[in-house]
Amino acid sequence: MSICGSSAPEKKSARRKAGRPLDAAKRAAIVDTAAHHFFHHGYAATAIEQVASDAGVSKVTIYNQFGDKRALFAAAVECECEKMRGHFSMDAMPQGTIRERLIALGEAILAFLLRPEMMQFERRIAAETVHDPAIGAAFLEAGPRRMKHAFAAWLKHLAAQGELALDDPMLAAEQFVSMCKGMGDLEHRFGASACPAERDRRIAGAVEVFLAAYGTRRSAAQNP
Amino acid sequence: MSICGSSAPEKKSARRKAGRPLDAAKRAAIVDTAAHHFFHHGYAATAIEQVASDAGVSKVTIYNQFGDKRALFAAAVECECEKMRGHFSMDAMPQGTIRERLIALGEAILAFLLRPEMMQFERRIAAETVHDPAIGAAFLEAGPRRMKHAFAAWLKHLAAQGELALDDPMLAAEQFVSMCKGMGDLEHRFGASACPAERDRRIAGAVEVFLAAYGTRRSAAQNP
DNA sequence: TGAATAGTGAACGCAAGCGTTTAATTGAAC
DNA sequence: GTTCAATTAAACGCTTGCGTTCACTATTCA
Repeated sequence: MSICGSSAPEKKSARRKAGRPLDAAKRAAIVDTAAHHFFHHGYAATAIEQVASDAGVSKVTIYNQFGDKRALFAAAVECECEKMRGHFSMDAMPQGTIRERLIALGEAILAFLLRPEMMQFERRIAAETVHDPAIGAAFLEAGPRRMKHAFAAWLKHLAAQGELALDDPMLAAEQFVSMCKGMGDLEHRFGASACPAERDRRIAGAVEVFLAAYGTRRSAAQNP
Repeated sequence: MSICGSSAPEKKSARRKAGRPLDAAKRAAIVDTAAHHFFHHGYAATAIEQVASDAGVSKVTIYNQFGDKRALFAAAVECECEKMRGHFSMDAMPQGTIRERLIALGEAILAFLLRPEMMQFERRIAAETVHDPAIGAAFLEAGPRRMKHAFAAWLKHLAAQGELALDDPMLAAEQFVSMCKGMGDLEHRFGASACPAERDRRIAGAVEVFLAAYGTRRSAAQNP
């Protein structure tokens, strides 16, 4: 269980409230447990008393800290998004030919996206987006769009170095990720079990098609 | 409101049960209304009494015909899948250059997949798949896999005619559809409003990349 | 030490909603 | 017309679960 809900950054030396302070550890435990329940059983099917019990906390404490159920859900979403933000980085790009680098990237992206927790999270957020569009919007900003920008920047960099030939890095980024996901994304979402072999075939296929469209003489020269 | 739930095909002259028969029209109304509620508000948030009221039917009738809530949900899913099956066909393929045909196909596929009812349906099925994997599996069979096979067969046909050069029609089909969807799929699912211009850009881009990878001299000759 | 605030456990009020029962009515088949 | 099953409205029992209250304890600051 990780530590979340650090949304109170020590209140820069403002006059400290008298009396016993809120217990941050408890808050973290609550958010963590709530996230687990919400994303595994759904919003309506999650009982606050169960969350309280599992978090080793009194139900009243939850109401003290969060107010009501929706606010607790919002906090859980916020926390999960924060985790997501830190979890994927394009910094440590592997070396090698373009082909090798694209394959490694495809694998990293899929490994990140297809984690069971991520699938659960996406399912639930999508379901709750109907009731509260802000939730879906927040998720889009925190996750997919951020990733897409980072990936597009990387592609643009490669293009500047003459390793790729593309006009629209954002579109190309979408295309590559979409092809890597292929229908595996859908199958995962609807419960079909993951098949590593097929995953690899999709990645390899995506790289080939991508390079056929956006490769240069230089990258073709790196062909095995 | 359409007519669904025709799962009682007149019981081929077996001895008719005595007494008043089940009312098929009511059954259809129930399934229709239930589908609407389930896919708009979610399983847990749907009240049977509300469904009964909206369908102009007594709650007891629902329990008579379906037994319990889960069975009603299953019937709604089944009905919706049936509608889906009949809704999309690859028969009426447009004529023209490959480029034109692919664009038309991409537009048709997206128009079908991005309908609000379809998005809702997918969201809910995904959410309920966690509780009951059979639901997700049934949906996959009834919808996406069927579509993929039909599309792959069409691609194979084109390849046989020398209009495309591809080894793996199934993979190519996935790639094309995935690129057409791009991130628009995700954005839709999480509430971002649809942007027709971006949709068209994605389709055009998908066609270009697809043809760069799988086009032949002949299809290149059709270039504008 | 005392004031102020947080946390606990138990109980309560209340509403929603599933599934059942009952008594009465409707409608199809024989 | 008789018979049998479907339908109905209304009520009931029961469970779940949200949000609150209360009396009490624990922790921190002044």
